Amino acid sequence: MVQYVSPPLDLSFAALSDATRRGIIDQLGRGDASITSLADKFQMTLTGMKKHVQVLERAGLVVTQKVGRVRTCKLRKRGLKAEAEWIEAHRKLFEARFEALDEIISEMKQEGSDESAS
Amino acid sequence: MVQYVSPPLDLSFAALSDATRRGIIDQLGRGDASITSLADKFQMTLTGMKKHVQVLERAGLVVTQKVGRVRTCKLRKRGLKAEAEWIEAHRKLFEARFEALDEIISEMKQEGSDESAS
DNA sequence: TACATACTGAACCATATAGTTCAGTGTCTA
DNA sequence: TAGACACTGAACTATATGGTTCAGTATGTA
Repeated sequence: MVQYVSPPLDLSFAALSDATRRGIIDQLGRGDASITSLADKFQMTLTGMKKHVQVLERAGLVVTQKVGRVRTCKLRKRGLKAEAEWIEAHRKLFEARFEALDEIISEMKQEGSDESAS
Repeated sequence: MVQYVSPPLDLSFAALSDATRRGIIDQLGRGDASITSLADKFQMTLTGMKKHVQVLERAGLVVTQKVGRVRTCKLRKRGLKAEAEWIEAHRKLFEARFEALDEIISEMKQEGSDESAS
């Protein structure tokens, strides 16, 4: 039996880095949708929307199925699982590496005169 | 007082979409590091590494500070917080939209003859 | 059968990304 | 002070991305 392997995090994080695609996910959370209805909702050409959906599909976040002339898009189960796991595992590191005074000082500098520039 | 506003998710998800940058985060989780040491570790030119660090910095995941001739990079507190929140909020949707039979069928089709192609 | 609908694919464009090399600048250290 | 070290910036390359238009193909409907 073929086991579906989660696409690399590269693809899913890249998919999530676009606000339109995050919006598509929101939308699909409210119900499955065709390419056309998504294109209308996001004021984009069909072709443009199809590309976004393909990106989400390759990233393993969305599945589509064509019935007749309509391709219906829906969220894929286990979508975001690997991503959530990576992030949760690493958030601990972020918190752990924190040293209060240092951080406050370096952030103040960053916000102010931007000492981080050369 | 200046409030640091979390950079848009676009920037942080894009930053996380590169395996080298996720590796840098892993590395910084083990301890702060200079650009040179990271460049060595990832077998990359200094200039190349500097660019990756800049991407992480603009995404609000890393802070850097230059002391003398050495720029030290460290994980930024609250890094990944907004990202984790977005993902957790949406995972619920993914699970909720799941309908067992449909999903199994469409995934089997996807894995097999790839019905999703035109 | 004829027309409309829903998608598909090729081609193009502008911009961004991931990397490089090379030529600096500024900071230690002997 | 001379040389090494750590970075910085400009410029260049190849490829990817986000969008478009235009010309199809396949399907549903009057």
